[in-house]
Amino acid sequence: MSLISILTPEIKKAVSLLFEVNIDTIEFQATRREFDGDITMVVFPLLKVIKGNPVELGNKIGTYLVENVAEVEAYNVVSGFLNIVISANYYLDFFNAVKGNEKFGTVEPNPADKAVMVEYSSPNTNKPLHLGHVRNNLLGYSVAEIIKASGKKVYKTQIINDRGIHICKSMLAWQKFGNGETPASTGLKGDKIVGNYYVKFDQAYKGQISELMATGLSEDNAKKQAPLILEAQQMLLDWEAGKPEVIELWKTMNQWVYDGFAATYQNMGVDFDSYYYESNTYLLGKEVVQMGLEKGIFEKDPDGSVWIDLTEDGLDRKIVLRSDGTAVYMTQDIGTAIQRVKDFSDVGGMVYTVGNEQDYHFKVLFLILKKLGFDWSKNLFHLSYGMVDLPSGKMKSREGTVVDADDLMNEMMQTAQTISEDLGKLDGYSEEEKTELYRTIGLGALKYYILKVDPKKRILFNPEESVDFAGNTGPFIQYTYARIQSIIRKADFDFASKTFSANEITLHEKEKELIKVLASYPEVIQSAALNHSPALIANYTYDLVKEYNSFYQTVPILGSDDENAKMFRVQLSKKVGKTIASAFKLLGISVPNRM
RNA sequence: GGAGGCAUAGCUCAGCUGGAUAGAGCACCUGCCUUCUAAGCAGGCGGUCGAAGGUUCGAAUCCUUCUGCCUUCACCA
Repeated sequence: MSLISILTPEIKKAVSLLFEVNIDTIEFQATRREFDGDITMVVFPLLKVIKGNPVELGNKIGTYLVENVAEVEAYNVVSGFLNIVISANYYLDFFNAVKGNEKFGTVEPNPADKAVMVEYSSPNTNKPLHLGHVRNNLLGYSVAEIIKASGKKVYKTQIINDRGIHICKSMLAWQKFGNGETPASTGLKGDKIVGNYYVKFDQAYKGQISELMATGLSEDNAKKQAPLILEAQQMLLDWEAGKPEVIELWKTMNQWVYDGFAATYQNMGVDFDSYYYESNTYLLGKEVVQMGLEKGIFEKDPDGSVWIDLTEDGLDRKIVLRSDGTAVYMTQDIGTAIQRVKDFSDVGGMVYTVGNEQDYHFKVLFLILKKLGFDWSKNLFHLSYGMVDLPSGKMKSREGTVVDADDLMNEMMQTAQTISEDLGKLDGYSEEEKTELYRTIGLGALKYYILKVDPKKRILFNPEESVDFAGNTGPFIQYTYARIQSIIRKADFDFASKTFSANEITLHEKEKELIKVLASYPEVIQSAALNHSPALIANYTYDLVKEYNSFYQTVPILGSDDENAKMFRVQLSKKVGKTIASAFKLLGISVPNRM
């Protein structure tokens, strides 16, 4: 039982007894450090219904609470704030109740409830994953884990944009300049090879444009008439017509990309329950548009293109099918959403992890699905996140400022190795253990750096700062976890079995503060799920760890003279460690036993 | 031009139902390793919360206007 749920009915009762009025809500906040107390009731709002001065009101309520509520030990009133002191027994009871609960903070899903599908990553198949995808993947994965922990069944999925002119460009360039190169022959990851040919296409295409312009053609015309682009367009037509050698090449090169992505995902530690491919879902989208046309939701223009008029909803007129009958982005997304609910009948809502430049697209998509009459359309959420910028500005492939996901992760691990070797605390670790540790720390730094920021805010990715391992960073938190494990290893006595009450130990101020932070973990998970924000989990973990380090540095644990205090402090340390591990798991970050 | 987002310390960020003197980290300065891991702890310096009005007992938080930056308004995805 949380403090608020204990105090609320008691205070209501006090107010009704003392002042003969009933109040609906009571406002609480944490007591500021400089005052005595654990929780504070704000008295001001009562003045609206009760005449009198806030200090007197506070005193009366405080007196009542001390006399009638076991958990309340004392109180003081400062201007309009009633600071309530909670008894040590309350904290010890709470700690005893949760200390052995391995799933503390999380809620088991109710099988009767609908599941949530979380879409993230969703890359194009013509380029390797970069820093922007890293934020997307980490966010999507973490939000999925958080929603799961908050008590809902979750499916992780993605939509792979595997058709279109962009992939044809890579295919064409490979045909022309590739000399039969494969991942096996070069040792390169498949996504890198395909990405290289996409760049080669672009270079050759630019060359042709310049040549044509030198003959006096305008830039626009040169772009349209360059032989390479014409060939690429022909290839797309051949693909849609199902020409065997084009389909064959498409399958081969896409597979290279998938293999490359799979390696990156594995390294990053993210996974998916299902995959959707645009090449499969756009047809269903077209069918649905046909249905909507019959129902009068969409309208057909004289040239054959199909539109939806959303001007009455404050949006624009939006195309859902081209005049030649081919699908657009929106068509495919309509099809994909419906396909997913067909495939997973227990899905009652979806979260789309997609950058904020597509806010408008999703507004329109959700509205269309609503107008089509799908009841789950009210449970669609666009997890819209800000761009990742570099200190030099936006990432631009032309200027070579794109930060590759694989390179970035490797650099982080390298930095972790350098710092670890400098500190030299790893005697007795095998090479495998060390490598695994560098991975844990390097990725921990990267993931925490990105996830601690509110998703909707733009991130400035400063490479120097991201490899910082001191202060509010992933490694700092991992370090605290490792410290705790060191204590547990040294506690060669049975500290787990005993349960302490207030007559056996005196709670130190730091211990009480720690238990308070622990107690708020369950509501932090709920709040993070509700707000789709891993940043709340990250900030919570940081607060917990700061509090623990302060405790660690102030209070002797294994060095304590009092046996009871020693055991209790080890128990408390262990619980903090478990909670760090649990919270970090929600962020997709692992924790080391030593570092 | 229409729509949406963001603006808090030199830098990076918390501050989510309006509450006490706006909090961290980095950087800079002081202390603390013969005692449980110094990737740590304790402290100092640093803010007219973009600007101006308004609502309120009380505003970084809500409303209005303005300024600046970003995104979007394609028969691209």
